[in-house]
Amino acid sequence: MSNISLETSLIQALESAAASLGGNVPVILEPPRIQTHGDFATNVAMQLAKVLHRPPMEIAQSLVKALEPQLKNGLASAIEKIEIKPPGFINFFLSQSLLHRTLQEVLTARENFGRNSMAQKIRENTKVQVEFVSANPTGPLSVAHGRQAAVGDSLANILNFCGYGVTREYYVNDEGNQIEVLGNTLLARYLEILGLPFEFPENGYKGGYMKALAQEAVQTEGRRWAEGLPGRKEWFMEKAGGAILEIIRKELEDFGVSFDVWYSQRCLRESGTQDDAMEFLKQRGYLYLQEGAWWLKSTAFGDDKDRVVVRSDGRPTYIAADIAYHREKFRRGFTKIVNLWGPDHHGYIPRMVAAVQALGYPRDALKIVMVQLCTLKRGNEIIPMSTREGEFITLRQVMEEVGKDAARYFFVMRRTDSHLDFDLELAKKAAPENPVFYIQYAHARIAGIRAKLNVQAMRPNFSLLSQPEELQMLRRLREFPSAVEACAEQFEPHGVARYLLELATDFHKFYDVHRVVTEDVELTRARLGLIDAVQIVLAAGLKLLGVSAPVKM
RNA sequence: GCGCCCGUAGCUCAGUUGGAUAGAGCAACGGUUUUCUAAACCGUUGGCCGGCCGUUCGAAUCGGCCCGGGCGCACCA
Repeated sequence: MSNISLETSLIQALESAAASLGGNVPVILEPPRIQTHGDFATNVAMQLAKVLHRPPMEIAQSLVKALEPQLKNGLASAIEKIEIKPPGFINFFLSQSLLHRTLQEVLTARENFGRNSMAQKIRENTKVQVEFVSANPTGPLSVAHGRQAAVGDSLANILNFCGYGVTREYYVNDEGNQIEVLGNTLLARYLEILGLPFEFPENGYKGGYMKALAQEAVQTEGRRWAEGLPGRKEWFMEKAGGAILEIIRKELEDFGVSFDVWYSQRCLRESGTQDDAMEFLKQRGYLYLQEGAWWLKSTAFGDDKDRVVVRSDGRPTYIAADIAYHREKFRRGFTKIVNLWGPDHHGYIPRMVAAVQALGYPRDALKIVMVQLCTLKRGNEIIPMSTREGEFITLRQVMEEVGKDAARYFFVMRRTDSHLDFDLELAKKAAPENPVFYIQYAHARIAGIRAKLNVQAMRPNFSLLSQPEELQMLRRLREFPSAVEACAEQFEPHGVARYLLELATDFHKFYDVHRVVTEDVELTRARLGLIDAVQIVLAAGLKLLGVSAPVKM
């Protein structure tokens, strides 16, 4: 019996018990804060008190009585005892035998423990697209992009684990002002190296990487572009954009993030889909002409004001491309679209949500996840995000300093929509206050014990596991599927990071008071099975976050 | 001015479809090792959940009004 069906059947049992008393209220079952209050608790009795006009404690008694016959079938072996506590809570305690069965489930399913087969069937036809990073190819990735990359990739992993068909996409902004300035910057640097007169563009990119690229151009092209040959400007735009995109791609790859699709804005426009989309919106009546410009009637869907889509001079605004792009996403078969945006775009959300609805898709088909910025620190010292010269701390620098694993974990360990303090010193530390280290160390410790032995945990007797520390780990293992599921539902990976920290804590505490390998062969086998399961789940969780699970540290 | 996000221990944060005594980690102080990794564990101290009012059996959680911090309000991308 999987834990999800246990909870479901318990809820059903409670609902029918409630109905037999004459009240129809939704039953909520949740883990109480305090362990002495059991593994699940429900407040139905209090809810029913309103309807039935009877004291909640009395109702709770009746409910438990009505539950008894149902507990006989199947649930009986899962529930150890039921307690009623004032002002009317009903607390359920899981039996040890259920926990022991959970352990067996983990060992059978191994890295697939927590993948819900029922949900899998329903969801495999739900194509989800997660679009993230999508940084303009004008320079190396910043720390902010790094967080988006870590969050997006982990989220995609989690959704995939929960049964969705997931596509990772990067929207390449390969045209427009910025690319033009970028090309001109490269040209200027190129001419500079050749010792020719040059004009550094206003708002040009001052980073050292442009000089490196120019050097490269000098090597491959020689003085070919010294004169203003036709196509020079285009060549430099192409060269700069392409080279930087490649830098970004490589950087993400080293960060453990790879995209299924790199979608080019230029291709989108050239294919004519942008014009199609505009035409489509006109037909639907959500585009109107005023003062020479075309406006999207976004106020029809809750936006503050309508938005210009095509300027009076005929040039489309940025949102025109975005509308077309999102329409293409839906036409490509995605039924759920997830976009990760930085906080600088948050004012843009209402109009995009409006645009999706104007296109005829449901409001909740588009989910925009705000990824807040982070502050880099060394201990208490804040590191400035950029210097006057336009240099900023890059993702690559952070990765090189603290390593991929620590960076990936730190970026997702807080709620995505809240500001993150990233302490580089802490991330490097091999000490328990560093959460990545602490979790990986638990994994390595287990691997260490297992490596020393050849004992196969053949048909162990798990009922020997009854110490509080053992039961605690078993309870935690059982929570894994619902912890991941909650993250998928909320589009929020930090729950996995927290879960792993808790599981690691449970293990370290166990390790400190009990020995796995003892003279008692039966107990040794049972405990080996237990730590095997913990290792499996730690590895599975770390994998979701893109963090490695070392066997030795 | 309008809109969005945030305010929980000294610090960094969980907890917010309303539930029981508000939880971790760090920092501070004090302990634990002839035993599978002490790179670990245990204990103590620490709170008017920004404030006030309301909704109700019950509010960190929901609503209103303040205070404080961040951000967004283009025929830019």
